Amino acid sequence: MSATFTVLAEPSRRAILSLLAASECSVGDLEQQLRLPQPSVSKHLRILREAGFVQARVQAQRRLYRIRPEPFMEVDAWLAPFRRFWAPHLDALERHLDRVESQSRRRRKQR
Amino acid sequence: MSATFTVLAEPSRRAILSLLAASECSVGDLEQQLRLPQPSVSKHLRILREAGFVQARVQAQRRLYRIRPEPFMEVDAWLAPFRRFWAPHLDALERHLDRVESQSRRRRKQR
DNA sequence: CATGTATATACCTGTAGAAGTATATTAAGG
DNA sequence: CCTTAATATACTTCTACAGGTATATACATG
Repeated sequence: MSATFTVLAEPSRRAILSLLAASECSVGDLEQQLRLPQPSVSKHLRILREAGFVQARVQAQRRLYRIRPEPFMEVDAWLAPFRRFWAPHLDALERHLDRVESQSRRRRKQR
Repeated sequence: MSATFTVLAEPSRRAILSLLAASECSVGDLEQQLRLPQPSVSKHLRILREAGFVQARVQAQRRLYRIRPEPFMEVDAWLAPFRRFWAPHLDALERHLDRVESQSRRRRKQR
């Protein structure tokens, strides 16, 4: 878990993940789009790979990188206990909508 | 966003947040429960406070700390674009279970 | 097999930040 | 007021890690 957050603390790495969320990319693609030196991209990818965020497949001299879901799921699960600090607001909204909804349904029946 | 993740990368800070998720605590409470030196707790609380994760109210010599939702919501929002990488899997799992379910129902009918 | 292309790694340097210790601040209570 | 309790801050040291530069590895193609 510490490793997961440490990895995400780096802006270039989050940028890489953002691009990969849109589509599979080679190192060169990322290098171009992010305007980062190639060794930097490779080093970040290594860290992302070792933390399970991405996975590479080899295609000739290229390595095509793509997202792996596990660490994201971990973060999502970690957030769970804290959701009650803002979800209640949403719940209230949902209850409100349900109420409005069921009222309009009742009104329809009465017609 | 970088600050947010940097703050969460520290295990003691996540431990503090965990305790605060359960209930409002004083510095001393946290010190006891986590077995950390008091200056360490205070320093982590400062960092958490400055990043908006917690908020203190003064009660005599005590400071009672509690969770603030904003940075957690930020993390939750950041996760959004990546949810499609595992939500589909859950969907697939559900479809699978549905299929198994309806198959066993069909088999029961055939008997 | 020589050359170019794509990616990875090694090494060095600078810096942010965590732990530990000592000390300052603020309020309570006799 | 003086003392104790609760918390914050200052200062030092150590370490992890990011950036930069140079170099190695691996594959493709003439």
